[in-house]
Amino acid sequence: MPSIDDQIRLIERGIVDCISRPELVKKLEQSAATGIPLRVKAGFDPTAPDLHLGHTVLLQKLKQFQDLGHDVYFLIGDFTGMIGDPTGKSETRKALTREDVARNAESYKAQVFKILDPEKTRVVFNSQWLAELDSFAMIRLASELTVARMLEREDFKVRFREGTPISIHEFLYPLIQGYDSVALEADVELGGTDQLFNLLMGRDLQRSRGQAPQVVITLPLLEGLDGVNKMSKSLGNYIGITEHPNDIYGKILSVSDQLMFRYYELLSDLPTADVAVLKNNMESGARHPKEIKKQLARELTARFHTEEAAMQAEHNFEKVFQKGGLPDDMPEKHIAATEDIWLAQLLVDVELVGSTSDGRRMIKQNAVSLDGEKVADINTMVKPRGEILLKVGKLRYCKVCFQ
RNA sequence: GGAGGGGUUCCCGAGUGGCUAAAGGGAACAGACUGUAAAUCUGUCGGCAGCGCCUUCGGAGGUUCGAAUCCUCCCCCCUCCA
Repeated sequence: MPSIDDQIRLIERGIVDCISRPELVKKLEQSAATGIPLRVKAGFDPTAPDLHLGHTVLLQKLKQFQDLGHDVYFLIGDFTGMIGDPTGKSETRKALTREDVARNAESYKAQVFKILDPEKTRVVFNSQWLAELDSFAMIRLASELTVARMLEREDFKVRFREGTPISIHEFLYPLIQGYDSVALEADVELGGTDQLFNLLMGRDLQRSRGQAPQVVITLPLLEGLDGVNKMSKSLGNYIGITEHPNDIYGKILSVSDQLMFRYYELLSDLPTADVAVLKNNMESGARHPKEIKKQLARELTARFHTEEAAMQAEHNFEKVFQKGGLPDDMPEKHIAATEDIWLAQLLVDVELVGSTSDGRRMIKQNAVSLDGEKVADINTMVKPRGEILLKVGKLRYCKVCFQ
């Protein structure tokens, strides 16, 4: 077991807030002395468990706690999911059935255990205790804080000022999340920086119920592929951890040089000092940025797949984009046809474009190639025979098999 | 309960009877340049076998040769007063 100092150093790497450090030290010391692991909590949304790299920033941190011998409570907010986290957007979620929740939980486990240690992870659902909270208890909980306090939260403040709607039930979200910490008697809670308010709520409620307040640790939100917005599925700027190696690898290579180092900082296992060396090498021109990016792409692709898969992805990448060839494994589409097909229509049929108008546009823009030959004529007809190769732009391609 | 403001194409946002598939910006996509980087330039950006036709401006009706624009009712959001 590393010294308390070393533990702190590990825990503090890459984080934004730690509230508070002295409390964390004390808890770590206590745990070391008693042999009782800390209870580390992090909450997750019960909907669409499609984890992407953004989530892994948090998961990696949880893993570090596990490696230090502590217990992680992976909380699935099946109850809070019905409320809908007001952070950021104001969309109400549709209620999930028990079956949905169970299915999503399984899917979570399958993905999360690519990073976390299943032995040291306890998957819990907050409906376990929240469903038993009756109306009186809920109202009493609500009486523990004021509207003014709620409006301290940045996004509520902004929405209130700008006149964007805020539903009453959204106020309950932080309360309930805080109550989760009470129910779990959490020692530490982790979350994104946007969760700070919610996380602190747990401390307030724990204190008012005679528990030692949890230590709150926030982690930065990872920027998505656009380098600006936070990585999210709805913005389409994400890299999913279950994606094909080629896609993970390719997406990382398409990231800007600036963003690359952000990813190094937050995602890579490379020691901070080594990352600094890479950065120096790039700035001095000693190494080409693309080579450094490839190294990152290999590391992350291998993390969610295997070393071999990462190498294969790199090979494909080089073949396709650096040599202008085609990957070894191309997506195939089977099309049943007996008569000649208008190319624009065929592009729609194999889902390379959204409409024939779009297809027509692409042809006009010299973006479409058929068996490697650029197509110039909008009215090109394709004979349904054997297999042909279609490509739209640089990224969209597929093998069409006629039957 | 009273008074007022507002809902436009992916997003923001012009447009108050025909010249409007709807300015401008952003995003996105394609092409050039490259390192599938950034920046830049160019083009595209509702649908349709396309120089024309169809559908779109919260919803439903109506006026008109013609409506995103005018009228009626309805739905939703916001602000102020109580």
